[in-house]
Order: sequence, then C-alpha cells, then structure tokens
Amino acid sequence: MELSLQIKMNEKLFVRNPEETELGREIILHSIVLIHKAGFESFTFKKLAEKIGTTEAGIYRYFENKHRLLVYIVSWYWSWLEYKVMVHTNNVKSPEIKLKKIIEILATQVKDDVQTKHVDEKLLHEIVRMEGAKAYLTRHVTDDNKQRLFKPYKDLCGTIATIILECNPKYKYPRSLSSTIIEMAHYQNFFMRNLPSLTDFGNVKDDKKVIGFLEDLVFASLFLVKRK
Amino acid sequence: MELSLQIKMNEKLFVRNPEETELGREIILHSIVLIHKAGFESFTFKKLAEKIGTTEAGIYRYFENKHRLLVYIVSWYWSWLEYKVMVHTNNVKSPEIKLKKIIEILATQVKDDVQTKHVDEKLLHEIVRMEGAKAYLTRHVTDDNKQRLFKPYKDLCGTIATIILECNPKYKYPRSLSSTIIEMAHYQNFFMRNLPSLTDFGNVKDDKKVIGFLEDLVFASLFLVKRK
DNA sequence: TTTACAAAGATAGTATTACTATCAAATAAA
DNA sequence: TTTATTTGATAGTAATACTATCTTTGTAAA
Repeated sequence: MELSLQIKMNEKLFVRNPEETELGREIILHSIVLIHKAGFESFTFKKLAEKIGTTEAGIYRYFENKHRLLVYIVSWYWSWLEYKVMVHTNNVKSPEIKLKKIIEILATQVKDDVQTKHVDEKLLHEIVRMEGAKAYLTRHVTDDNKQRLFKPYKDLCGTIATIILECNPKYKYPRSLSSTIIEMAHYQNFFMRNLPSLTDFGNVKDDKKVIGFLEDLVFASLFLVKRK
Repeated sequence: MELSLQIKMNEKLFVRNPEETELGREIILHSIVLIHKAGFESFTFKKLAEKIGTTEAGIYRYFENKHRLLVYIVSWYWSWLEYKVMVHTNNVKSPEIKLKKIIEILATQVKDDVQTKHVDEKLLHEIVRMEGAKAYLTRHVTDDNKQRLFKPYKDLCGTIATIILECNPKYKYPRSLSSTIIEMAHYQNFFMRNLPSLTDFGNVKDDKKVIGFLEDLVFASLFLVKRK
C-alpha cells in the first residue's frame, strides 16, 4: 500500500496551486533545495527558473513573490509537523509523555519522509530553523495574519498549549510557553551550531542536549512546587 | 554636569567610524529613524542619503552595506543594554533581585536616553525587537562571528548566565536559559502585538505580562524542588 | 476532427537596488 | 600657504523584482 500525504494549503498563499501541476511541484521541490543551499536572501526566481528549466514569468504564475513562497513552504512544514505530532501522540494517555514526545519531534533533525515525493522534509526543517522567523518578521505581519497565512503555526501552538493545560490546568501561560518551546527548539539548535557560546552545549552539538534543556524548562514551569 | 556615554564599537563593523564625524552621526541617527519607520527590508542607502542630504557614495564611505549597518546599531544596542544592566544591578546583593531587574529591563519599553545625542534608544529597542534576529540569521553568521561582530550580544548573555549561576550554582543550562530570556523578552512582545494568539496576553498588550511570564519561567527552572 | 482553451515557453522591457569609480570642491591640519 | 582629508556631484553597471505580450503545445469538449 502506498500512502501519500496531501496538505491543503491556504489559497491566499499562491496564485496558482503548485500541488496541481508538474511545474508547480518542481517549483516547491527546487525552491527548498536552493533556499537550503544558499539561504533565502540569495534565492531568486531567476535562479529557480534556470534550475528547473522554465522562466521567471513561469514562477510568477504560481507565486506572487519570493516571500509568499517562503511563507508557503514554512506553513507547509508547520502543517506537516502538526500531523506528525498528532500521529505520535494519538494513543498516548499521559499528557506529560505527549509533551516529551512533542519536544523530541520539535528538536530532532528529521529524516526525509517518503510520504511526500516533492518535499524533502529534512532540508525543509533546516530551512525553517534558519529562515522561519523571516516569514513573520516583516512590516506586513498584520496583513499577512489577517489573510490567515500563519494559521498552521498558530494551530500547532494551540495544540501544544492544550496539552500543557492537561499537564497542569492551573498553569497561567500555556500559549506563551508553547511558542517559547517551538521557537527555542529551533533557536537553541541554531545557536549551538553557529553561535555556540549562547548555549551550554556548543562543544557537543547534539540534538539531545537541546531536548534536555527544553524538558527541564517546561516541566519546571509546569510542576513547580515551591521555591528556595 | 553633562554626561555623555561613548560606546566603543568593533572596528570591523564599519569602514570609517561614524561616531567621529557629523555625517557619520547623522547616518546612525537617521538610519534608526528610517529602519524604524519602514522596516529593514525597505531601507536603502539611497533613501538614507536623500534624508540626510548626502549621496549613496557618502554612506558607503562609512558602511560596507546595509547589513553591516544593521549589525552595527544592533550591537550598539546590546552594549548599551549591558551598560544599563550593570548600572541597575551594581549595588544589588541578591542575585534573584538582579535577575528580576534584568528581566524588567529586557522586557520594558525604553525611553530615549539623553546620554547619547545621536541615538534614539526607544526606536532602537523597537528595531531590535523586530529586526534583531536578522543580524545573525544569515549564511555568513560564522564569518561574522569570527570577526566578533556579535560580541556585545554574547557578553550580555554571559553576564546574565553568571547571575543565573549565582542564584543556583547547580543549574545545568545557564547560557541557554540566558539566551532564552533575551530572545523571548523580544519575541513574546512581538507576538503579543502582532500574532497575539501565540501568547496569553494578546488582549492586554502590557509589558508587565511578558515580565510575569519570564519571571515564572526563570525562577521555576532555578528553584525547582520537586515534581508532582 | 475540428475547435477551443488552459498551461507553459519565449522574449522584452522597466524601475529599483546595491554597489563601484572618478573627479572636483570644500575644509582642516601642517 | 601648501597639502591632505573629507565630502559632493555625477555616472555607470550588474542584478533584482517584477509586468506584459505573444506564441506554442497539449488536452478535452463539440
């Protein structure tokens, strides 16, 4: 049996749905490769067009501009991650174990998932780690947000917040803690590799260390009994 | 008595030291105004030149490119903040109170500081909140880091980590907790204002809420006694 | 089988960006 | 007063981020 995962994306993200045509899928596939290789700043539609043997105009038929394309692939990632979280926590009763599992998923390097032929999740994960924040760190966040472009990210944040409340219904900051976990799963990893003195595990460079830190942070907050 | 604060910047950050000439100081002053007004992406040396009545070539005599200028003003901000932290924690004995004070400084909107005539710290703080991460989220982080461009940020992180260890010498992640506090002081504030459902205080929009969250997070981690 | 129609290819063109280069004028230091 | 430094003025280039138009091709209904 061959499974194929289809993620329905917000229509505001594209001009023409890239999942529906061969060229569209090529755009997604190779934009991920190119952004991963040289970074979002140096990525241009012209380079992408050359790579896949089409023209700039061809890319513009699918995406308004390169920022929208970034938001598209980042949103795709968050949707995929939410799906992954769902699968891995579905039959788990204990919310604590759910939360640990989620932290592990967030902070662990992913392998390419065969369920999607035109997306390399490993590369995409590395892109989101480095460029993800650029999706919303703009002057048009508010407009973009009104168009619900960040819904997948906010949904994931909400899902985690719910589990946090299951762990401790009295905890006052479930959403802020949730967004802190998500952001720090990426940032601590980025720091570890690139600005190691901002972390305590620069010499080790092991995902597990970040997981240890995040678990400590989260469960300390959730199960604080008393202070010194 | 008139006090004036001079911050010595890393010479790699500029081609010619902007603090030394009138034009240089104009560049700093108005680049802050322009980036604050329209964001780093839409900021160009041409617009800046027009604003201060010089030419593009004139700006290039001081800064290699706009990214370096961003790193310059962001670094200036971190140095200034470290100085501020020093002043406010100098005569405090309790490391816990020091840490609370630091969280307050990090998460509270600043007022323009009269000690520096050519920098508006309030605008700069808002720039760092929105654009600060773009200083290091690049493909050339490693090179930039080798040139010690991020030293002020790392120093501040180190200072806070030391105080964290004074609070609890056994705590395992002082640096990671420190960078988490610094980043989240900015991000939670940004989220609160722009993507409120990622926080628990979107409807309130009050700096104090972010401070409450961060204090809870930090002191739970530092004084965890036992779990449920 | 023709028609028709959407998708893609080919080509051209524009305003802006991110620079580099050169030369002259103004100003300050020797 | 000479000389060096700083700035101003102008020009130019390659690349970027688009928009427009026209032709070809493949598919699908009439």
